[in-house]
Amino acid sequence: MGRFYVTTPIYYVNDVPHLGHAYCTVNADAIARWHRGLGDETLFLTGTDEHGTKVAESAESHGVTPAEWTDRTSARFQEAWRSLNVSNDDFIRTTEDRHYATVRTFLKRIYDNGYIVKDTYKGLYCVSCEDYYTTESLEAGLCPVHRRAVVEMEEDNYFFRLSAFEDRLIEWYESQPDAIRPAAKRKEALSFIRGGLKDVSITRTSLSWGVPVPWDEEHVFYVWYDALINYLTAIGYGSDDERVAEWWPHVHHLIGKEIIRFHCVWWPAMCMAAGIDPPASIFVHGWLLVGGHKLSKSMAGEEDSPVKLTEISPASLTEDFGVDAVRYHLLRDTPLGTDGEFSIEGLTSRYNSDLANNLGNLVARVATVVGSKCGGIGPAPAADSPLVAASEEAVAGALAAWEKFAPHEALEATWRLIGAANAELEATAPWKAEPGTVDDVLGSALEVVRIVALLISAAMPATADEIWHRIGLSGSPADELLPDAAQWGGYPGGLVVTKGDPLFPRRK
RNA sequence: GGGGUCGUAGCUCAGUGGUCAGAGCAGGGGACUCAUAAUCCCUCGGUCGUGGGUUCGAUCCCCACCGGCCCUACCA
Repeated sequence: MGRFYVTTPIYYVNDVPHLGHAYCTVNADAIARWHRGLGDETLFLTGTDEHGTKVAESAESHGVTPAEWTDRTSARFQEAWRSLNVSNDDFIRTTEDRHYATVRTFLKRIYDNGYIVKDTYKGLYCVSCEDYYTTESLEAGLCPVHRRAVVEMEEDNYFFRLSAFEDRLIEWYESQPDAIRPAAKRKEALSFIRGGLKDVSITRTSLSWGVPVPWDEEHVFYVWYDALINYLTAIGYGSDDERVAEWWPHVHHLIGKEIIRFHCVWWPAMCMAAGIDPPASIFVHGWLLVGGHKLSKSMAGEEDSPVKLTEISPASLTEDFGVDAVRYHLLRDTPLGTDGEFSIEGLTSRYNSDLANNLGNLVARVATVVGSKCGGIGPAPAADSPLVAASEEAVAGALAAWEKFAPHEALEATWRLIGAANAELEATAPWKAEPGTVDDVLGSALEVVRIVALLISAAMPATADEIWHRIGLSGSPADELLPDAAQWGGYPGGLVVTKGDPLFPRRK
């Protein structure tokens, strides 16, 4: 038992919550729940990123203040996570006072340490965009958005001396080979560092929607520069050193592959510059992709247009399939670290085979036979059941898999146990036997069901609770301590087993 | 242009320098009937992107090429 601090990126409020956000958040949630089950003191953080030009513009175009706008848009994320049964302990918004305080303290320390300097930023500026462009991003020498000429401009900005950390970052990468996973992503970030680092401008004078620079109130920090610091805000950096000392060594950032540079290069350097350790662990996940015309028409909008992942709302899926089915699919289908293909057909197929046919049907058939052969009272398991080995393998497999951020493997291991239980029922056919001769096999089947409930609780909390109650247990599998509770023999017997409606009715 | 990554059975994906390259789903056959027409057993199915090279031997190592995707510094 220890501590476990897991974070998602804070999502930019100008997006609507989509399936890509849900993928990351549900994975973080399941991992957090698993660690709570292990007895770890767990802190699970998510939130919204609310500064920057785009937010200020959106607010203006809707005729509201940025504060009103972000209140509205941030709420959509909080609702989305509630509806997916996400158990975050905290929800941080970068517009909160606590975040302003931490950002100013943290960056002031970097400034005092000499790693933030004032310099002139020169670049090609589009007056309409109020933004700079690199030569490469221009189209025919014109601003790609407004198709107008850009002008040479210069602005006094504060720069973070990222270049000063090249060697220290490489040293850190070499001394902490597991800090960034998977290895391929670590390699990518390391190559970037080895390619040479330039200083980065971290302040703006062209807008006011940001955190004011404490030593020069004319400037606000560039949005990424305040966003990353949220991970420290949430544990009280600047106001509660003891809390930071407790949690920071146990942080695990779960991020998407498109923001590697900020998290794996800038962020560790910022930490070093402020005099704290870089984050202990960063896990980079891939993307969910949608390959063309695979989604059902009702979701596609236009009849023949390809659907983007960002157009799929988690709410539409949970209404259709149920919360736990969507959670299961997100966790089971695409391993963290690689890209995966998402489709309604895939979700439906997995729902039917894994949830309806295997898990749901197992629970149903066991309950029925206990009803007919044991008067509805579940017997205790046999100590020498052939299912003991399968059960131990599943528990060991799940433990190892969650530990390495591989929810899909944990669920695979669990489903092998479900398969073994179904096969054992075929082999012993207790429905044909005389009452009184089948207590061992049915008790063992119930024990498998109990252990499965424990193992899926992090992924499908509501389903796990329901199964738990159907086999007569009280409380919740989430309150049991793993892995001890999943040891063979925990089902006491003598409990009322109820059948109930199908957990996952088959779909067409 | 540079960096990274992926390209393996119909589909989604594992995998290893060396016996016949694996899983789940889908397909085919059989068994069973407790169960959500579920389950269980058996089975069909692959020139491991293309072309070279290293090696006694490569799907796995190296090079080139083709195709997909991410990043390329101030964009969330």
